[in-house]
Amino acid sequence: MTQPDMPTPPWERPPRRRTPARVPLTRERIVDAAFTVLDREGYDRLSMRQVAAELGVAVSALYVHVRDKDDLLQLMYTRMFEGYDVPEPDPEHWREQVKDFARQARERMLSHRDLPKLAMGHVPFTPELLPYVERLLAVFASSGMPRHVLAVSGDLLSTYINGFALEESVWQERYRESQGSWDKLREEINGYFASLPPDRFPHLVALADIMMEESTDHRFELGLEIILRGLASYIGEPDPGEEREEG
Amino acid sequence: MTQPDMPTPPWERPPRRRTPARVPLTRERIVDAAFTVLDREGYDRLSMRQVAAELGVAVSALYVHVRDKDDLLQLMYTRMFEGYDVPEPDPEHWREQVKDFARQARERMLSHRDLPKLAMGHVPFTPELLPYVERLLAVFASSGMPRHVLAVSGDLLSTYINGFALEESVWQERYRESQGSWDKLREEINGYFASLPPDRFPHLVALADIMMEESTDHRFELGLEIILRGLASYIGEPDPGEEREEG
DNA sequence: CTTTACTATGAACACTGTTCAGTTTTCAGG
DNA sequence: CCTGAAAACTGAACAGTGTTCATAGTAAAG
Repeated sequence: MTQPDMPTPPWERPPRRRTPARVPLTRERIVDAAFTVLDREGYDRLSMRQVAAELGVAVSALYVHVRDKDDLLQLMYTRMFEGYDVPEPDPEHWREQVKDFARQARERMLSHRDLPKLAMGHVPFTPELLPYVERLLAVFASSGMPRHVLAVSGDLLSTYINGFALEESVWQERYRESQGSWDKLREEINGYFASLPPDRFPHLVALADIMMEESTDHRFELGLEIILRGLASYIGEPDPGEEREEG
Repeated sequence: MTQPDMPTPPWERPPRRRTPARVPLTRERIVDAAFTVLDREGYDRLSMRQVAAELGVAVSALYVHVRDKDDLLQLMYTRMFEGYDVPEPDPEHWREQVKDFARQARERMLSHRDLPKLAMGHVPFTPELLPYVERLLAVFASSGMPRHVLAVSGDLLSTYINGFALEESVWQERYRESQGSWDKLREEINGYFASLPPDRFPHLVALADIMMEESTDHRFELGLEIILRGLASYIGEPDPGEEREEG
């Protein structure tokens, strides 16, 4: 009678496999494949069948590991945050820290195709994501801003990053469709704005060149700075959510 | 011989119709029906077939008036802007004017189900929409802010409004699914945050009550004010996009 | 070797957007 | 009133979607 709880001795090799022990399907592998499909096909054409095909597997096999397509999208959303680097709060440099975080986030958003579309409508309140939110809040809090301002700061920032990245990815998609060069497309749009009747659209005409600048980095940085200035302006002021409690 | 160009005399009744001259399908009517379906079914279940059914018409009939589903969505997006009230620029009150515009926009975003989802990824650069953008820019410009700040202000504002409204509508959708009461859902989420280990999530725990306040109006107004303060801080400063041009 | 638990399959269902050969309706000209 | 042509609308079809389920296959346990 064999003793079931005995450890396997090291010289006893495991039973041979004829085929090289086909790699089992896991959530991780499914998410990997989903990202591959996303990059190749775009968000609108990301389908369970494409993911299954990418893995060389039947569609229904995915549903053993994943409840829904929504579930898969949620996993992708979570994956997108992995390994985020949120620094230890330092009251002296909170603004630079927030900016670094924002730059990092934008970079991630552009690291795969259509990521902002995927992120839209998801809230980072799953257990895996809360630590990141907490850390970011800690950085904001180290500035000494009032509680109610702190409570909106995270939202304000993530809203900005998502919105900005979404716009960027929309342009990228347009560019993909147009199959021309970046410069040509920009030239076209620039020309369109410039060709508007200046008496009816003076500001649009005057700002066309800035809005379609070669690099969007300036604009991102400027928007970031504007938000930070707004937030910083509350430091030292009474909390705007509790003004009625003072006599 | 009848004279074709003569006006029809008032006593001459138009030729009788057996059926009450069935109302012809128009783009307008299709968009109307689409909004009805949107409100009833939500964005994800808004389909051409549902719209056709709402009109009592075959699906293919829609394609006579509308190129694509995308085309229809674009029409809905445009409709959403109709009758917007952007005031005449008044340098004395530009901040209040911007706020009024933002409040109006948020109200619209919540006037139909899932509107923010629809708005995401569309850019208000169609000929019908440009006048509104121009007017909003005019209001911003009347403040005297530098050109480069002006160029991002519109984006910054619309990004904020869209993002905020999207979050609100996501909550509304969650609420719809949960089929409970608002207060119960809020209580649950509040409880969830409050139940987190305070040593690992001090800020989240401390801010839970504010983040889940009864009214989201405060938060919207506060975020708005933060952005406006940031923008206003540039008035009188040199243009941040042209700092290198000075000696 | 047999049993058991789990994983993967293929077919099916009810949808989706879109097209297209025909039919119907509308309306102007004779 | 009739005719003809243009426009509007229909029904069926195609390729694709998310999801489910009885069945077949595989791996480990007894």
